[in-house]
Amino acid sequence: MSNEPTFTVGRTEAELAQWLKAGFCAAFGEACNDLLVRVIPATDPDFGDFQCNDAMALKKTLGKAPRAIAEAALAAQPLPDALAKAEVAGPGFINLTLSPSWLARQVAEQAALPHGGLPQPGAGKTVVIDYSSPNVAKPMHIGHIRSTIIGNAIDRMYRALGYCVIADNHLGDWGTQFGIIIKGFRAFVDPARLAESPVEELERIYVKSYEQSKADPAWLDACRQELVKLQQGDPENLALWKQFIDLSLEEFSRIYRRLDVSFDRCHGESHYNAMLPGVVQQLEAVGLAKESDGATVVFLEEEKLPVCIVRKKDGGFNYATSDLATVQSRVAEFAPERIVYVTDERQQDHFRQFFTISRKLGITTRLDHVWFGLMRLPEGTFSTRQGNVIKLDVLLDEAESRARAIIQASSPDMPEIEQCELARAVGIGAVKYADLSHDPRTMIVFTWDRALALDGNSGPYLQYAHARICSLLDKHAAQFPGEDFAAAELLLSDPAERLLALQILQFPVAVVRAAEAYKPSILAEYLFALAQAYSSFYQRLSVLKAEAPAQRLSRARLCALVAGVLREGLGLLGIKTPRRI
RNA sequence: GCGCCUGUAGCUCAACUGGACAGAGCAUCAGACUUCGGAUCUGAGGGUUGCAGGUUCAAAUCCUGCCAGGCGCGCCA
Repeated sequence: MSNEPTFTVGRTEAELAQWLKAGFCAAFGEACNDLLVRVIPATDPDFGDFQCNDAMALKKTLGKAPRAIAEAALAAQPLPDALAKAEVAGPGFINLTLSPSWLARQVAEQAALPHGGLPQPGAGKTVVIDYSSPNVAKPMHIGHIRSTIIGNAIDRMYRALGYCVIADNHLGDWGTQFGIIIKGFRAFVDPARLAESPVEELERIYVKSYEQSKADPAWLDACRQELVKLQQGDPENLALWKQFIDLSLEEFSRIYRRLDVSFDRCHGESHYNAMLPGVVQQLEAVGLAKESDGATVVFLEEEKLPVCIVRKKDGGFNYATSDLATVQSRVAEFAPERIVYVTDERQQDHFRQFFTISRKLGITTRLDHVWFGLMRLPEGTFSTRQGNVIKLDVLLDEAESRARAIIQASSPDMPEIEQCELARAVGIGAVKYADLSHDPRTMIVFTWDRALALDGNSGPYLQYAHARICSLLDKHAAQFPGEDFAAAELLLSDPAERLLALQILQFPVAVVRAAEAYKPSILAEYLFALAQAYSSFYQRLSVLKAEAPAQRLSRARLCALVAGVLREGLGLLGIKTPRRI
């Protein structure tokens, strides 16, 4: 992944950094012209609201003590309205404390902007995101959940940042496995099972035929012939193949609906099939592809990458060829600013090869591979052969029923239809959050209790905080009819109120950082911290029973702002925020 | 054998890309006024950041060497 360090800062940080930079320049002149001044949230509330560590880095270039540098930079100009305090601490940290009124104004300004104040760096840009991409004729299992959920969160974040996103589900709908399935289908299909659970039946057929092909060379040969017939456009095989795709898509879309995931297009590998010979010709024409052991390959020794086969000995093509055709097609059709691929970690070499060859073919579009760690069981990897694969719909069923049990216990009066709907929002939210709250690269060891956690750092914890605010605001409307806090002045005298305001201000920063790094976990962690700050605030301070009306209005507005950020942020993670849970 | 990745509290993970005493959740223990919703909150215990060197004002983070694990290495995607 070509992740050049980009330093994203919020509006507040940018403003403070600009002021500090002016101070450095005033104190030390041209030596600081190229200095990158970064302001980040304080690591400890005791230090202030924000901090800058860059004075210490100047020790060498200026040849002075870091503390003296920091002090001189601060002394060079008067304190701006924004700051109540600016002081030097430790070896040369600059600690900044905002003035409460200025902080309140920043929060109000951000709240007035659409989407919680997210910047729009993607305006006018297109990005193609390739994710989920299950194989046709195999049921979706928990091995597919990470690409789908992580990819979808990235998709939503980029849209929110103004990008035109093309979410493309690059289905595995072509390849050698279809010869095996077609041959197996003719021999083994059980119509009753096919009607009952089509994709499961196709997988059973595949496994059976695959095993037979290993034991019986004649069978293997027959499978190959079916594949050749399919590739040559034989009507019967084509019809079967099409049927497998339709049956699979029907089942996939049921799961996507449950997960609230949707794509702009679903062009599988087969869609690019006609381009493959041309890609190889092109590679040969520019001298990249050579013949080796009967196959056509691209050597990438300079890049220290393994050989990449673009055409097999038998004339068939590999997925490297297919991906090259796909990238050319996407570039021609969308002229995207970048293309993002979300797959598991095993494909890193493949993407390095394929990106390298793309560049040699003149593709200049930024190509990023977002990889995630494999999902495994405590006892080892999932495998169809061992029969320990957990199907995606089974997982989702379990998630919903666990949520349902708790809802039934806490809200027995709720109508059943509403209970079901809620159980889905909470159960699916728990599953998504369990995944998205981790750095994608960490390997996940699956256990039911972890995947479906409903307390602590979990999806439902965030949903609960949101629902509690909704309930509080409903009560406010009932107790103080006609009272409007939408434009109330924010009074931030209590540390808990101040912390909430600062947290709200961090929302755009969290989203931009999460999107740039392709780590929804950054956003998830931010939302959890916000919900925690809110829960503490809620515990400590009264809203409806606040001493003065002005305080009540201020706190009610603060609550509404938090709810808004939670709604917006969880929405970007694909997690629903019911008014009641 | 080569390449990529990982190693942080009993467990699951953070640490804003080199910054201040390494932070959360779970589990354990002790608490929370007449509940603005207890799926909550407050607090306590728990750490030689795999090991050994090095780089510098500063290292979980960068470099070197080990140790342990995961994944990948020419016709599967």
